[in-house]
Amino acid sequence: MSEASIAILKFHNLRITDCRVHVVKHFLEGNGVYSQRDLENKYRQYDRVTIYRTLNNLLQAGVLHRIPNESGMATYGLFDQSSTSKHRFDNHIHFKCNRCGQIECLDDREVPQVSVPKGYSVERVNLIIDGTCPSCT
Amino acid sequence: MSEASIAILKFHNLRITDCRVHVVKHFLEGNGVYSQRDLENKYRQYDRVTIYRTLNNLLQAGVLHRIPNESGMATYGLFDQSSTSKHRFDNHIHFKCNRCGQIECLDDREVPQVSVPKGYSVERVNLIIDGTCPSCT
DNA sequence: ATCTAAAAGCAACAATGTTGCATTTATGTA
DNA sequence: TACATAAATGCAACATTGTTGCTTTTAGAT
Repeated sequence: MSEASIAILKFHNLRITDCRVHVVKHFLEGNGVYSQRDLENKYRQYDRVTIYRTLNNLLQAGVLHRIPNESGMATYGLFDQSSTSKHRFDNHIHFKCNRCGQIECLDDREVPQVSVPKGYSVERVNLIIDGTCPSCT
Repeated sequence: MSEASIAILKFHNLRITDCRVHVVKHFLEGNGVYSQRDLENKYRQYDRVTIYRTLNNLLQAGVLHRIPNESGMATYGLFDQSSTSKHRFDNHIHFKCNRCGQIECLDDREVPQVSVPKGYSVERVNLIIDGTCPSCT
């Protein structure tokens, strides 16, 4: 799994450091969405600023994207690395379970066509679905 | 405009206080979406904790809803007061202009039907559209 | 006009976001 | 392999936001 992390980092011309490998690995291993806090708790060996900057770097490099959420805490998810579609950068569907709080990327789903009022142009569409996930049903 | 604010507060069995009237009025007058900071800046006569609690109260009463966003700062919008549909509580479309940063509620738009994988149940759908608004085109 | 529960204001603290700077480290090159 | 250097880390520090407790003030019922 470290192999994959390293490959991703190299692909994006990012230096291979412990923190980055761990963070990318964490996203690769779970299909989920994580906040800075999640990573701080998991990897206490790194300073929170380092994790903060690591997330920002990965964000800027296009490895991660930020998930819109209501809680007022930034959360991050991995871009679907397998997809080569241009649209992988544009459209996202996230599912948030109201019981366990877990957020998942539903990357295989197509974002439905959306109509907007005249004069508006659409660049990106984010869909956040609330409900109950299979494990909590 | 204060009339409308007061009517809304009464309808929700909330006491009529200066701060609440001002905050609701602010949301009524703009079609937009505001953060706590926006309101603090506008209404410096109120303590930020008062505004914080006012927003929470309005949220709980169902006057406002929180808008999912990527920035990591809670933002609020007014529920469409005219709609009586059950779905007004469930589905939202927001448009964020990448140039001016303004967020608008597109309450008149229907949220498209979304399909989720087997085992997931949908309670609410939030759609966040990024792009360019008419004034910035 | 009075009473009381609710709201506001204030202080305080936790969590998060963010920057500067000194130290350490990854990586290209000799 | 060793070296040089730009980049990343760790630490301190500070700003902003989220949150709670407590005292004072006030809206609204009587």
